[in-house]
Amino acid sequence: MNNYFYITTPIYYVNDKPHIGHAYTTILADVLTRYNRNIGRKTFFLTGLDEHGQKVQQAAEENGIDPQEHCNQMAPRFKELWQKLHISNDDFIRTTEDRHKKVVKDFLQIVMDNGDIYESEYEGLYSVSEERFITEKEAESGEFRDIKKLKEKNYFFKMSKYQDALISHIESNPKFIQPEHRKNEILGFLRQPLNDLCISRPKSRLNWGIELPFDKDYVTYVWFDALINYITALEFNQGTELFESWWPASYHLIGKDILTTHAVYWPTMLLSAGIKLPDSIFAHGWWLMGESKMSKSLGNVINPMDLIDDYGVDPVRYYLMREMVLGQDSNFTMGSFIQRYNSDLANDFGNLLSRVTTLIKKNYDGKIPEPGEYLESDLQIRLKGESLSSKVEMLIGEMRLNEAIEDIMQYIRTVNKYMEDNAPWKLVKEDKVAAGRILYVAGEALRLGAVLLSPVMPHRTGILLDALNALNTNTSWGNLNPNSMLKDHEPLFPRIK
RNA sequence: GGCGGAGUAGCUCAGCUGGUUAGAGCACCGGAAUCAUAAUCCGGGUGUCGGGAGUUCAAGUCUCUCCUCCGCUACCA
Repeated sequence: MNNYFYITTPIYYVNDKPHIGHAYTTILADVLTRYNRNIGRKTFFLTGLDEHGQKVQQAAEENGIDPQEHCNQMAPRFKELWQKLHISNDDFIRTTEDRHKKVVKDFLQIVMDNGDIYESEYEGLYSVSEERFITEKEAESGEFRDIKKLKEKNYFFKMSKYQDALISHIESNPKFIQPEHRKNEILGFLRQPLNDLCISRPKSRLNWGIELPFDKDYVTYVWFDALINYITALEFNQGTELFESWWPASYHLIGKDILTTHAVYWPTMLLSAGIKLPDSIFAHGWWLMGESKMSKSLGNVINPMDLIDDYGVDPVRYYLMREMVLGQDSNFTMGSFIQRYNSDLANDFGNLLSRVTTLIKKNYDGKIPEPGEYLESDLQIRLKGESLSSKVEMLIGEMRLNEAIEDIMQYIRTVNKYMEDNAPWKLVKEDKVAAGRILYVAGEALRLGAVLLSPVMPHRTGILLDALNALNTNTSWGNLNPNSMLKDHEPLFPRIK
């Protein structure tokens, strides 16, 4: 296995306010990063902001401020949200930073030098009000005003030249576009001849962008600029080692709405520049808000961000990761959130911690008892715990996070049953050594479960591990230290009434 | 229109190359227990596996067809 794990989220467009979609992708990246870090890989996690383009320029004009000032006002909103969600990104890139402009210009020059950029006149229908070219169909729709025919010189990237190379790469690398149905979509799309990509905008029309290195009158098309962020952060072509170490990316996580730009534009750009393609582009689905549409009059509007204030970050992270089958859409409902929280987190997981620690405090002066010699039932718990770790690793490698989480919870349920079967609260009256062994095994199993869940819920599992005096991410059996003192803790996940 | 998904218990989903009485979690009903956040444990499913037809000793699993939903894509005269 490659020991370097480089993962990215899309860079989010500064005109959107941060919403559940942004939060979901970023939490997913964070969970994968933390998991890979836990199992000993070197990780680099990049997120950031896309700050160029027409909509930013317009929004700034409406507010009567400079576009850069507009971006500077928006950026903290995202950064603060990531802090609030306990996102452990290694870098936060903004496309208006000098480091990015430098790499974009280098990249454009390389592609130009390879002969893959040419000038051409484009003639088409242009909507002055919308400030963009529109198709004939759009013109007929009547939704656009001030339409005129416009002829404009622009620069084009020879995307079509790489069509065949891209198709064969997709076909020979099954994991390149995931999930599989997205791969099929792209292959279907590539059955048509690919057009070349217009990668410039004349400054007369739009000047909020990165100037082309070979023509001062033009700026770079925003997507061409934005995609390059993934290598900017690695200091591509800047004479450092960073790029060599981390590229190609393990995952570009994206929403399904930006699949074409990532699975077609970006790879052909890389092919032209002679750069390796990323290992995997993974498109996830969307969160839908309930079976019925949200409606203010029905009063069923939920802002998932508010849940964080009410119930904490970790339960929200848990819910999002547990509930979505990666690649499919999911429904977000308050009912399913509460159900999930109470049954998994409060009843099974949090309550198990309370059972174990209370018994140890009452009967062993708060000191973790000695495990002694295992009997069959104890050994079963140990063996299941050991196979759990490898199973979770396999499932996460296949991006089946919901199943990995379910398997961990299944294990927690098994431990609850083990407690019931062995009833240490009774046993302690007859055989204090045997009861101590049961509590050690249950505590150790709980510790193991918490370590495996820590990428999803870093904060609460930290409290648990600290209470058990075992703050580390070791998944091998026996890391609970006999005779060490338990620390007091509040109920880990108080039931929602 | 073309291509590709999907339709399995009330809900969310597993079911690999066809093979014992079709599974899990949650919800629901009954019981046990009382260490614990009234949490836990045990028991309980009469599900037309979207409809129909076919192949086979045997189909949720393969073939055909129809219905419904979704995604991508193309639009004729």
